[in-house]
Amino acid sequence: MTHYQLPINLLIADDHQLIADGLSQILEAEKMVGKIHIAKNGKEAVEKALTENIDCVIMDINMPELNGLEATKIIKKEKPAIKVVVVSMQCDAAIVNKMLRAGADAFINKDTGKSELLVAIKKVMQHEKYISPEISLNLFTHLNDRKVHYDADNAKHLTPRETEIIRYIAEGLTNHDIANKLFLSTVTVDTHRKNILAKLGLKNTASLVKYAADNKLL
Amino acid sequence: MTHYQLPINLLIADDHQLIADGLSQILEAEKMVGKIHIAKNGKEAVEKALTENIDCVIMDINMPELNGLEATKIIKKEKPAIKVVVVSMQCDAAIVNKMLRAGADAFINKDTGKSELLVAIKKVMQHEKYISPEISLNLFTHLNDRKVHYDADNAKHLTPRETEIIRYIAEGLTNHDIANKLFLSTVTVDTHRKNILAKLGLKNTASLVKYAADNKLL
DNA sequence: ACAAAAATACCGGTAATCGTGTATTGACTG
DNA sequence: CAGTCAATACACGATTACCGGTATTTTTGT
Repeated sequence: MTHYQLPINLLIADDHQLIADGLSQILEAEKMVGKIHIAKNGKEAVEKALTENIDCVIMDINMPELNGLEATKIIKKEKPAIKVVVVSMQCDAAIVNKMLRAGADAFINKDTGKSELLVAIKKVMQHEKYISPEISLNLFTHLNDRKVHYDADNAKHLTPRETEIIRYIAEGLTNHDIANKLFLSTVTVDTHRKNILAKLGLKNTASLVKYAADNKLL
Repeated sequence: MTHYQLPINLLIADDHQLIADGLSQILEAEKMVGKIHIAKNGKEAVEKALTENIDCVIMDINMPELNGLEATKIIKKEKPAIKVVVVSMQCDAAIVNKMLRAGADAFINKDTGKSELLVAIKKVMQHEKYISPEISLNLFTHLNDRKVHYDADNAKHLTPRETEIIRYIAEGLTNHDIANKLFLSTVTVDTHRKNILAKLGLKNTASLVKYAADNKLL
């Protein structure tokens, strides 16, 4: 079942000594874990990741010298085989996204149990990604809440036809293009566009597309 | 622990008889489940949800007459207390988002086990939301893939000045406005704009703003 | 059935952008 | 030190969007 080599050599990157030690203690009790290195900032993490024999990095985000995001980018660029498990207190959509884009393989919350950490490590060593369910649920429900607000405030008073036309505008179609596509007159499309601008208090196509993007109408 | 009333009366909305029956079979074996109603399209689902005594709807998305999205909106508008568990084959970000915005309480994949369904029902009856981990993971990793491509392919070769100008464009400023703000000639701003369009293979301001929004340049 | 909202369509004029070029300057790079 | 890139600036015709109206026909909601 386990396709990865044992033992797993780890690097714990966290500026808080206590946390690093705690994680270390938890992990060294596991028989699948080999050597455990510790780095107390991002710079040190990069150095050790590139010189020592490391399979997987347990990465904090907020660190002096070089933060977890930048450290992850560098490590993944230089040695893509090294897996990165992010352990963070913040877990809003923006940071999760950034870390994943930086190449992180797993993202778990600092206040979840140790079993979560072990699951994450196992998953990434099998070349799978992992995000703890608590985090993803939070992200989605919060995302959802925000959307409801947007809808209530703004998007609501746009008609379906207007929304449809916004989408085409955002794709770069001109009034004329849209008219052909929807079998309308160009002046009709232009009227819709004008109505939308008036309703939303905007002045031109550019700001309209930005509005649409911000309000996830696309 | 369980704050919800037992038994739970269910409504299964799915146009495929076999699937509806299968779900019904699974669920009626559970002691927490009371009466099980079946609807074979969205319209029927809405009717039964509003007339029968239903606590929770197991909702398919693709259905004739009225799809699961619209049906959910109506049910949630009329009777917000009724919980909606979406069981779908598609689970891309767009549809999950839409369903949640429509008021759905849970979203699970059709090919996950029955335990997943039971967990989801329990969660929603406790007024919690639920998204199966498989789905949220998929969403994030896919999101991730796409972003990496964007970065590598395009956004990289825009100059700082060009990025700066894109931002102003997206805010709705005209060439003239931007020129004043940056102490440039309007033709210079226009040149930048045209260069950006050429670089990115876009044809007008609208598509440019959309590109910027998609690539988080704003 | 009736009012309100949405979707359709037009006019005339002004302002902005698009397309296709050219050109100069400074900074960085092999 | 030649070459590339970024930033600046301009010309000119063609196309498109913006502004401020007006007006008819479907839909929709009550």
